[in-house]
Amino acid sequence: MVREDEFVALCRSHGLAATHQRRVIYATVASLHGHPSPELIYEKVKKKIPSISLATVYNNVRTFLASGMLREVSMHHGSLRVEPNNHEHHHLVCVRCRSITDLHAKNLGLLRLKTQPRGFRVTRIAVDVLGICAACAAKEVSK
Amino acid sequence: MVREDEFVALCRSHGLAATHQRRVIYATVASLHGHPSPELIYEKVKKKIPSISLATVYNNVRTFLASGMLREVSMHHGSLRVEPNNHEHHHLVCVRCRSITDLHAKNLGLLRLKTQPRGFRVTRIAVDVLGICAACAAKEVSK
DNA sequence: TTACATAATGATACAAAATATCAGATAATA
DNA sequence: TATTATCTGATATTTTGTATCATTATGTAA
Ligand SMILES: [Mn+2]
Ligand SMILES: [Mn+2]
Ligand SMILES: [Zn+2]
Ligand SMILES: [Zn+2]
Repeated sequence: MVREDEFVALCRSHGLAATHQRRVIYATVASLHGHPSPELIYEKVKKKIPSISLATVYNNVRTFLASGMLREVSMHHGSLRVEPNNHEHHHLVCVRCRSITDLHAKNLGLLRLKTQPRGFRVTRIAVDVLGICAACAAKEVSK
Repeated sequence: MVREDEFVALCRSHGLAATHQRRVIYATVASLHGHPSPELIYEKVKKKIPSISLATVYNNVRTFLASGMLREVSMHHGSLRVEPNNHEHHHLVCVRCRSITDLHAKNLGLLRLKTQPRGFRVTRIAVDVLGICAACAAKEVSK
């Protein structure tokens, strides 16, 4: 479990109030293996705080993501997107607006695995170049 | 627009019936730039077939994805997933069950862009090694 | 430490995205 | 053409996520 004073300092440094719910949510995420969904986190947190609301878990997961205290696995859109481009390519993904634009494969050096992962048959390697797109950068300057 | 006989042959080779709706949906996707959502495809297709149902668009987009006639942009789960692992790492992503497991960054050769994309401030490069996980491979053999 | 302003929580309503169901229509095959 | 399997479209339902708002807790400064 995350120490109380450490958690307070961490929240302070991110401009967040250090609430009991936040401490338990944060500690729960840190204790989990894999890549949990808010619903799974909610199930785990409920064992410590039975009265907690799913909305509070969502609110705080999003607050942690926005503040940088937690990261998200994928920066893609949440909903299904179809790929009409059949050429071999990768993507530029904006971490602010989640816009996705194509990037020719030749813009990246040769990709290869040093060791083959055991029990996993590799079919393709997809690269996301993450960052801030021009539109979002412009908005940032004008603020 | 995709030629009628070509489309029929394409469907035939994927074991699908060549319906009018499918032809229009497929041609619409091919005509679009970017990475459209089923809802956007639906809006475009409705101009050609006003009576079409959103469910039909969803059904056929998923049929195309399952058959390999179309690809999906991201093989990640549709819903939000949190990353508890703060170390620099990449992911093995199963294209069947969408399970995501961590892959140490050192298993990949140095990643770098040959040319910086104009107007895009790169912050990080995320790699998904796509393929079939052991569990899904086992299911495939037993079939 | 107390008082107060600000921010967070939890209950619930709402919305978006996706899937299930099924009667009737259409396509593949013979 | 007739038969069968598949597909379509209308609609209901589920899943995932967001908005609202009264109540409660936190941070700060007197
Ligand atoms: Mn693309
Ligand atoms: Mn990970
Ligand atoms: Zn952007
Ligand atoms: Zn799998």
